[in-house]
Amino acid sequence: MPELPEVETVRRGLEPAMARQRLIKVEQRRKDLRFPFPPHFTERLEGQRVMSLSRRAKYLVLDLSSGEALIMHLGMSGRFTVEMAGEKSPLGEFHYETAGKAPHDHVVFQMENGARITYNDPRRFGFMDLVPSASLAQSKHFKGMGIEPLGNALDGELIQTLFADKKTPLKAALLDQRLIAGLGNIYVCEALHRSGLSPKRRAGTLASNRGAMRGKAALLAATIREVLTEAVQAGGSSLRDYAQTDGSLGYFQHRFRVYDREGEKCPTPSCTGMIQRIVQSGRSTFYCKTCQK
DNA sequence: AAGCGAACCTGGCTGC
DNA sequence: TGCAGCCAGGTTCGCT
Repeated sequence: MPELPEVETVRRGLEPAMARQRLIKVEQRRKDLRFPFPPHFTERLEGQRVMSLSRRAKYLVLDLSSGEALIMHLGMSGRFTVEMAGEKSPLGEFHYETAGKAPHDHVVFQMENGARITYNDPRRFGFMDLVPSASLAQSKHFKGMGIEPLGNALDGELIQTLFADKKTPLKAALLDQRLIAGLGNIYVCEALHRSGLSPKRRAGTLASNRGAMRGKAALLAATIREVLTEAVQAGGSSLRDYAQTDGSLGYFQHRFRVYDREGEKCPTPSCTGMIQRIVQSGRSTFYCKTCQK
């Protein structure tokens, strides 16, 4: 699923329903997702107020009034749905349009404003954890994580530093979350095409001749920023059934230049090449060998 | 130590 | 129609 733009889209969808609200009831329907839930998961959440919702790379972070942070990762197929309650029934229960027990609905958050937020994840590669807010950066999930690609730190010079002496293909280096955290398969393919750089090129070549490659490294930094920003503005990409928290679809997938476009003509003006699919470290790469060098 | 491939899990699509 | 095989937005583990 979800790379940085999709996670940011989810964060924005959850914010109005959860920010400053107390968690009234948390329903945990299985003992684990990718990892076991932390001990006393629901008890540590119920009654707490969500102070803020933020994002680090592909992780959602909810700061709680208890001093703990709820860290959530969507894996490949994780989704949140937000429903606002209709009127309260005579029994004091909130009324919702749906029954809310679809297959793979693993966690349900009931907020004091009546919002019901459901986490659904068929493949269960996602997970949730609770860590002290004060030591978030040192937590096992965030320790060693690379820089935020939309932060100010990312520029050509930093890319040259990070990739210096790396023999791994450029594609793999961009997917390495210890270097830059938040890029995934789609947006790496897109940024490389916009930069005219081959995914097969050794990452270290961007730094091997600093003067000559300075422009290319700077261009790559700029296109990473550009493609992520455009995707966030479009509400992320909706592949197959991935949807926003209100059920609507992102539309950045219509603006893919190479991802999932094997056999199509390269969209670069004046390029006569064809998009091809290759496999790198077990994952599909889409690129044009004519204009990506 | 870096750099691969496999594993985790379910569902949807393709082709025989 | 049925079913086997392949593929999927991510991360982690284990082997060279």
